[in-house]
Formats: sequence, structure tokens, C-alpha cells
Amino acid sequence: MTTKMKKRSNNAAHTDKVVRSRDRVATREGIIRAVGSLLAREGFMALGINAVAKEAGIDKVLIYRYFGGMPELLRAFGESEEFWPSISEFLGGDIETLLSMPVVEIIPTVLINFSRALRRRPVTIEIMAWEMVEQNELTEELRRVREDMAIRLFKELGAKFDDADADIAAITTLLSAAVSYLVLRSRDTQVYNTVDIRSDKGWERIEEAITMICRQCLISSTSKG
Amino acid sequence: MTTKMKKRSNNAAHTDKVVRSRDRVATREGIIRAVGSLLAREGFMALGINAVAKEAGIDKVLIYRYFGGMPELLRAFGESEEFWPSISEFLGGDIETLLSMPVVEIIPTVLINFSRALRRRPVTIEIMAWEMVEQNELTEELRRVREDMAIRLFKELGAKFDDADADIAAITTLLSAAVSYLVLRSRDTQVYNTVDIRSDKGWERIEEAITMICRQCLISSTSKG
DNA sequence: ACTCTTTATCACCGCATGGTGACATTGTCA
DNA sequence: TGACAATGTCACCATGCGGTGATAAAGAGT
Repeated sequence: MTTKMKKRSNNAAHTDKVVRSRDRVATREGIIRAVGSLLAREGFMALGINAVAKEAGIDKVLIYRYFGGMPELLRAFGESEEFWPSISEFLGGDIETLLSMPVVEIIPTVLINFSRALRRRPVTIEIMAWEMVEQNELTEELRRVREDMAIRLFKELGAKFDDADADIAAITTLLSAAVSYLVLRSRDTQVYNTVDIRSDKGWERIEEAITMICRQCLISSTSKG
Repeated sequence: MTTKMKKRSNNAAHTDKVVRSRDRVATREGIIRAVGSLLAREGFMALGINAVAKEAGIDKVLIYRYFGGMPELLRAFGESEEFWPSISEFLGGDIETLLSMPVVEIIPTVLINFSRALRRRPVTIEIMAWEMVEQNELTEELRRVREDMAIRLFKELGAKFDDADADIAAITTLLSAAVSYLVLRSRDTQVYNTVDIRSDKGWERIEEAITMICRQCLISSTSKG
């Protein structure tokens, strides 16, 4: 009683199909790029097998063939794209000039570079928002690369601060968390607590507050020892 | 060719159905309570018409009949529940003792009360996470009540700070954003930047850092005038 | 020219969702 | 007691999702 039938024959009439590239690597790259543009344009909520296939202009079965499924595709995207800022971007170019700065300035400089680097990376912000909802290969990659970055950063300039009595880790935790939250909220909010988190003007206020906080707190710890 | 048929007749045999309350307001309340427990137990991702109906143990059509749909149900939940902390909870009981404190202590006290109030409200945290993903009647209510709270809070104790040269609004923005982010991340993360954001121990570090930051920065602005 | 593998397309499945119309049951009021 | 509205139940629809097997078409090797 099952109504199965192949109606492939009557489709042979209209052959107005676009001729595909028939190039495996190009198709793969196209799919991966589709993930990026979809993420930037529509957000992670719109990211699914069907949407990616449509965005890339290919059949979704190719995603299964070339990647295996969504998790593997996300992993491939995470490996291909430089969605996370580089360490030199945090340090602000060359590390020598940074290390020559007074201790009090290094941390706020890195934090401000962090905020600026984030603000110009909508895809990264999107993945951070995704992290609030569920874990997947991409948010895993984000977490991995972020922790890795923190460790390397600490190795570079962490030794300078261990004699302080201020809980520097707690302070930087607060400030980086604040930057993350404000960057995330700027996706859907213009003004947060009287601060315009979508304008450079507002972010200047934030940057100055960061600088001031670090200066005040680190002064107390260095002027003491 | 449409295969429509009513097979209602053959269901008349087994009448092992539970007798329902047949009490409109009780059913309404049950549905609203189902939203709350579902939100707390499964998170906002699991919140849908079908899930709420199953959780409440009723037919989903009643949700449409009694509320109209999901938006109206969310609005009803938002109005029924005290998901957001009260202003006295922020102020820490009576406002008199708070206002008698030194100026430098008031802000960190309110911020710490804010973090503690949030931490014991998983449903509120869930709605805050939801806010990162989409806007709906509930997140609208959250935003409304939060901004209202900020205004009232500022009215209560804002006049004390306007002569300071420090951008107090920016600083409190940073700190409250930091608290929000850390509370949110504690849903899925144990340790964030070496701080255990799931233990009271970790939150003591955060509270002390908040206190220190406020003290240092407000000292500078008050010891100057 | 012939086969055989690779690349791409299509039609379909099973499932869960939001949403609705038809029906059954209970309580109330005249 | 009988009519009628309120309350609750069920079957069904359309849609979108992730996922898969059958088929077509292009190249490569002989």
C-alpha cells in the first residue's frame, strides 16, 4: 500500500539546470565560505544544513559527502578561518614596545586591543553569542583558542605581576568579561546604561574607564612593594 | 484523492483518560507555572508550545485558547513571576543604612547585591541568555524592568556623584556588564580565566575585585575636589 | 569506443514543530 | 429536565528540519 514511485522520467524534459563546477576542492571551499557569510549576515540561528546548501548554491548532500555533517563542517570552518584575533593583534604590533611600557599600561592596552579586535570581527562575536546557547565544534574551537591565547599572553607578560597583592586575575577577568558582554549586547542594543555601545564615542568612554581602573588598581599594588 | 477520514468512532472503546480539573484559572496558572519550571530545568531552547503543553499536562490547544499564543503566554509569565530582583534587594534591605555608608562603598555594595541576586535566580539568568539570541515578549519585559530599575537606582543615589571627574557611568557599566557575563558563562563553564565562577569562593574574589576597583577609582575622584 | 569512478542532483523519508477544526464532556441556568 | 456555553481531547494539516538512496552526467584510463 506504500505509494512509492520514481518520477525521474518526467523531469528529463526541462534541463535548464546550471552546469556545476565539478571541482571538489572549489565546492568544498564554497561551502565553507557559505558558512562564514551566513554567520555574518543571518546569525548562527539561521545556520543549518539546508541554509548552508542554499547559500552555497549546491545540494545539501554534498555537505554530507565532503564533510560528513554539520559538526565536521563547523570544524573545517573553524580551522580555515582566522575568526579569532592573533596574539600580535592583542599586543598591538611588536611586543618589544609593549614590554617597554610601564607595567600599569600594559594590561589596559591589551584589553583595549582585545575590545577593538573583537568589534571588527562580527563572525567571532556571533560565535561568542552561540556559546551562550549551546556547545558545538565551533564554540569548542573558540574556547580552545581563547584559553590558549590567555596562556600564551600570561607567559609573555605574566611574570611581571606576581608580587602584587591585588587580585590581578580577578580584575582582568572582570574587565575582559565586561568587554565581551558589551560587544555581544551591541548586536541588538544601541545604548546600555547610558553608554552608546555602537559608536566609537561610547567605546572611547569604555576604554578610558578601563585605563583608569587598571591605573588606579595597579598603582596601589606597585607603589607598595 | 485526499485521504480524509474521522476515526473518532474507534477511540470510543478505551476511555482510560484522566479527568481534568475543568477549572479555567487553575489551568491557566498551571500553564504559566509550566513555563517557569521548563525554563529553569531545560532552558529557553526547549521552550515551545508542545513542550509547555506536555509539561503542564494539558492539550496545547488550551494555550491558544487561554493566551492566544506563545507571545502572550510569555507576557503573562513575565507579569506573574518576580523573575527580576526587587530594588530593596539591590539596596540590601533598608536604604537608610546604605545611604549612611561612605560614598565609596555604596556602588560596590549595590553591584555585589546585584551579582548575588542574579546568582540565585536561574530563570532570570536564562532569560538574559535568551536575550543574546532573540527578542520576544519576555526579553522585552526583562529589558524594560532592568532599565526602569537603573533609573530608579540612579534617582536614589545618583545625585551624590555628579561632580566627579571619573566617568562613573562607564565604570558601573563595565562592572555590571562583567557580572552579567560571568553569571551567564557560569551556566556552562566552571573556570573562567582562572576564576571559579561556580563556587562562592570564586565569587568572593570577584566581589573583592569590584570593591577594590570602586574604592580606588572613587577615591581619586573624591580626594580631588 | 568502452567502462568505471567521481561529482552533482533529485525525490523522498522520518520527525518535530506551530497551528486549527471537529468532537466529547461537564456545569449552569431557565 | 433540556438547552447552551465553557472546558477539555483528539486527529489532522502544513512546514521545515536533518538525513539518505537512487540516478544522471562528466572525466579518466584502457
